[in-house]
Amino acid sequence: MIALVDGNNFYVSCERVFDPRLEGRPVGVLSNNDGCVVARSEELKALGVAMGAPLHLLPPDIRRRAALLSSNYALYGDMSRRVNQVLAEFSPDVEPYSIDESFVGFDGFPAARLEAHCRALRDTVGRWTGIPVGVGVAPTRVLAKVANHQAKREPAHEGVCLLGADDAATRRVLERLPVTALWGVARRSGERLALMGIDTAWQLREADPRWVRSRFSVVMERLIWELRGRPSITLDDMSEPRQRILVSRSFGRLTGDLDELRAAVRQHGARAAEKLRRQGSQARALQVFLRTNPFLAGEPQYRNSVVVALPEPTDDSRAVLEAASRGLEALFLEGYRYQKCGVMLLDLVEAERRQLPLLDGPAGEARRDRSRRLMAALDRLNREMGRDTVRFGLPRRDSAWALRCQRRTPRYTTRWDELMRVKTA
DNA sequence: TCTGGGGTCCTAGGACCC
DNA sequence: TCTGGGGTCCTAGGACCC
Repeated sequence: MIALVDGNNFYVSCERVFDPRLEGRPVGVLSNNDGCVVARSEELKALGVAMGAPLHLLPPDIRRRAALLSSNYALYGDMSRRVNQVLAEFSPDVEPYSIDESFVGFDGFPAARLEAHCRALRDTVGRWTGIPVGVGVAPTRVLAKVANHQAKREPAHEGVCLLGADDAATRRVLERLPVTALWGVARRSGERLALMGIDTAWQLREADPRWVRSRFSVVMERLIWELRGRPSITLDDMSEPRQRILVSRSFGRLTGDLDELRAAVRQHGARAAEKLRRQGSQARALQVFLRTNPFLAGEPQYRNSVVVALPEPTDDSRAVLEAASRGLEALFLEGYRYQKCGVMLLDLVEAERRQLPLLDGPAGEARRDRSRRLMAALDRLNREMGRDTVRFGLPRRDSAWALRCQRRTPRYTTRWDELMRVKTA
């Protein structure tokens, strides 16, 4: 059996741990740039605020009544680690899946004691971290997701729900579950399934796997096996290095200025290179993209991207920045007001295993050695002295790409200075 | 004035090879 | 006179997730 444990309204719950005045109030956490609502307390959901609702379209009375906070990822990441530490006390097999959910394996655990064990897990997470969680347990990941959904929806479960593959209870749940509520079925597939008369999770479970595969893909076929209780989805190992690294941001205000765009692209490239070195990889290519704001119907629209090959696999910020700048020059067109740009590192290889250029003698090796030492020193300074202690080129104040986040709470768990400020305020 | 950011997997189709 | 078939690799784009 496998459990899915996830935090209820996770970001909101994290904020509430450190500011109990938020209890019982409608609370929302906003995306970057204070753009959209990405987490909602139950009270905010009750007011009809949808997931992803743009802040500027919320009715004024809701904006007045609700606490709407900028996201504080340093805090949420730290709380996520704490939750996983508690989970590890209950099973050696914990797979973090996202910042707010983890799969916990209970293979070989006595079935009779599983429910009590999961209730103890839930209580302990609540007591030790302050985060309320829901626990869904089933033979497969897809069913565990369904069980988790039930655990939260039906108060009678008190946060823990077990589903067997062939229980009558499981059938009743699946018959009432819209197929688009399943993990992996969203609007597009939902529309196509509806045309074939498949509206509920149970109908999908009863469909012919081969037929579904021919109409959709192997992904949908696996879903059927999972619903029937045969594990068919393996998670990508979260400890494996990423295959791509993307850094992108919307601008705080639109800009058509190439210098500003260059500054943003260089900032993103530098951040991406840091991530690259942290996971011990090197990139062989990168992609730069640029776009206007698609929501502004009256504005001329432009979006484009370009892939730039790197001369040799590298994790050197200077090489990444140089290539990213060239990519931007190739993309940039005058006369548009741009809203977002980004840099994606592609074709990643492990630093130790990378293939060196042919005909590259001792000079090349010496150059790479200097690069390694320089980057290591750079990362160490920024780690120990604070982010952006050392950076490439001059920062510009009030540049277009500076993020808006005017509603951020203190980074309670990772910044002593901000914590002290709260205490003395 | 104001609509996030960072990932994964799969498939189709073209290029290329023998 | 005759114009195949099968394989691999790569890329772009779709769909989905949190």
